[in-house]
Amino acid sequence: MTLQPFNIGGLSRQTGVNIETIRYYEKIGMLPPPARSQGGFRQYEDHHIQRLRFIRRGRDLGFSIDSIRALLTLAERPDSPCEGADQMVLLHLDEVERKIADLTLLRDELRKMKNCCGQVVAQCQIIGSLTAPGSAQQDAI
Amino acid sequence: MTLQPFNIGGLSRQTGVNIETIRYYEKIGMLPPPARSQGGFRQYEDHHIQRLRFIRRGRDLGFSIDSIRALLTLAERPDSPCEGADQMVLLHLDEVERKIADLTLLRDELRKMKNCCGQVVAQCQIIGSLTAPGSAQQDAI
DNA sequence: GTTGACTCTGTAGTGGCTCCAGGGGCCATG
DNA sequence: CATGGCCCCTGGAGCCACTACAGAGTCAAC
Repeated sequence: MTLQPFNIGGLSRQTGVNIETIRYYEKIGMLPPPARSQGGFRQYEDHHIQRLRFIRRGRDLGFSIDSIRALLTLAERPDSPCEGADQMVLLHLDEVERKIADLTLLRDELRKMKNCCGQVVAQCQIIGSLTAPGSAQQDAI
Repeated sequence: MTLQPFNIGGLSRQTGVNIETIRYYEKIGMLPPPARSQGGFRQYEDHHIQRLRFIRRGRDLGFSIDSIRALLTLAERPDSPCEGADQMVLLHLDEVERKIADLTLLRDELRKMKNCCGQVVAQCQIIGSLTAPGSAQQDAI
């Protein structure tokens, strides 16, 4: 527990979030504007750490800023039902699973492409498969 | 084989690439500027289709514009060795594999998060795990 | 009072498009 | 010849989630 308010650098160190990013989050309304020192420095308190960690964790999990905004709104009302959160996780999970499937197909194609002929471009499987998908060895562009 | 030159709309239909995207590719030097009609319309020929399909296929495989630029340069010199292309595919494959690994971890975390308590936010596992990673059921923000 | 680390604001850049406004070209029909 | 409808033109702004600057001010230690 920190008792004294701290500057943006301190918040950055405590959360691992870039200083510029913290200011950006404030600008887009994700972080409430903190009090200021006489000289105009931002003075954060513990609840800012909590909130920023929440945001950070959401980002790490791949949620969009808007989704996190919604989750934060939910989190602020402990008595509201959490179907909304459940929905968002399911939707996001779907998306991630789709992305994995896409990338897996991609990976397989790339694996087929590698082990190039080891010769010149004219016979190159890589260039060939970019020129005409599905078949190797085609004319170059 | 098309014998007559065609407008940008025709190129778009033949390649599935958005008209705006085609103009964008021209602007950034990925597509050579075509001839123009008297009225100023772009007049494309078959080699434009080939090149655009190459670009499109590269993008579908997840290559960056810059990588595709390099691959195009390679493809234009059929006698050059294709190590460069091989290298690029291997690098990209690495990246894709890393991305899959990351997303798989993510997926597992999201799977743990779902099947929410079905109650209110205060007891919600989702909100809890965003608040304090690793453990469920924490105070909200 | 001077140093040096920290912070401030505002703006621009990243990638790879996508969209829009406001205008002009082209062709078929009346 | 005029009209309508579709296509195309340019230039610029907007998207996401930051990140990187420039140029100035603040603060604490020595």
